[in-house]
Amino acid sequence: MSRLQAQANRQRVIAVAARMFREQGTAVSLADVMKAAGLTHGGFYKQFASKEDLVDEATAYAFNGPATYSAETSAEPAEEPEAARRIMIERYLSVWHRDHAGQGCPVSGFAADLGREPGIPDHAREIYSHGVRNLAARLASGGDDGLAQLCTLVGALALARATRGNPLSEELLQAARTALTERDTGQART
Amino acid sequence: MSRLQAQANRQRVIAVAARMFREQGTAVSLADVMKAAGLTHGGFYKQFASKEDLVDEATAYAFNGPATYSAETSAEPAEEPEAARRIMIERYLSVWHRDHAGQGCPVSGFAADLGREPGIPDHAREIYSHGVRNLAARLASGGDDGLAQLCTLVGALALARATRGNPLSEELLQAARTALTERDTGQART
DNA sequence: TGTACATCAGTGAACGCGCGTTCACTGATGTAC
DNA sequence: TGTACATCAGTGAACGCGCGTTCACTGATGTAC
Repeated sequence: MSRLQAQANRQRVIAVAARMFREQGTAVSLADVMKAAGLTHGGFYKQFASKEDLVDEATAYAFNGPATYSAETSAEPAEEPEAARRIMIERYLSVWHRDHAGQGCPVSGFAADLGREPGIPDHAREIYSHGVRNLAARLASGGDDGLAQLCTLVGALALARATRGNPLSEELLQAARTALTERDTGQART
Repeated sequence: MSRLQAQANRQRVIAVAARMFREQGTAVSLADVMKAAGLTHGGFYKQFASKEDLVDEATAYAFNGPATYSAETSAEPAEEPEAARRIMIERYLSVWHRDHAGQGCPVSGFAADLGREPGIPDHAREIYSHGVRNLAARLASGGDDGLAQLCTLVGALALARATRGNPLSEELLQAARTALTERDTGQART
């Protein structure tokens, strides 16, 4: 229990929360988060002021921390932007991404909780809006249609997750993939 | 408290639940639902077997009951399908719809809860999938791109709701509107 | 039509449980001399 | 370098509260005669 170890524990709690909040929503109990981090829930308040505080930290971590979804996807610099965009879309609309919300895009992971008012601190809302703008900017292919493309990605993932187990789920991912990739091979650029 | 009055009360509880579940999620308490319906929460189990039962009934009501979002929107028959589709998109992406989830599209209203596993009966999941297919079919303009268009609508509404209060919210609605209406004036039909 | 009884929707209080939060306690870490 | 003390991250039990659910009771409705 050295100072360094304590700080590492704190970081682990945040990382675990960032995963569980995306998977199950911010309504997961502190006891569950602490247990998943290998601690007892009593010690929570030695590291955080409140649950809202953790939601704040976990949101920031999911958007800006290490091993962020964005960072991972933008490994390649803007050398072949069209190919990079294609890869990004394929990853976003993959079955893996549908089934691993905890390690997935925080724009999709936190959308549900932020859509309902209570319990989400303002700071988290700002981080979220910045995240939306960043992701849209990285999708924009020339024009400023990044926001609309992001809507399609987020909607497809939300619907695919909501219909998991039904063939419709995969159809939704495929339909969005087709729409977003045909869009600039056949049409926008001719 | 006649038999007819009791049945009317039951219907009112379902209607209120269908609204509150879309607004705040299925995690709203039975006490809150019953209070909003003008009853005490003790009597709930004279009408329903469990909360899951109510979720089931409320989902069915939101999708197939009277004053359904779909029904309202498809008031006009398929006489001028292109104009009808346009109106549908405008309504879907309106600020009013963003701010009135309780009276809005159940595909968007229940997506968040169905995306997270627990507490949602299988029957509700089936109703949901049918609702997605129906709405997509009504959007499809000639080809079978209805699913992709629905993804854009649902994603735009989810993101607009999650960023409410930020100018980005309106930008998202506008971007999706542009993408979905330019789509078949300038491109698909040439 | 009028009386006597059974039904049952709704009331209000209670139940066990899990939640976020608090607290007395612990023992290893880090500091003072 | 060695001892004595203060710090503080983590433990485990407890708190008040709201949840879904249960239950004894009520009184108007509907039925039987």
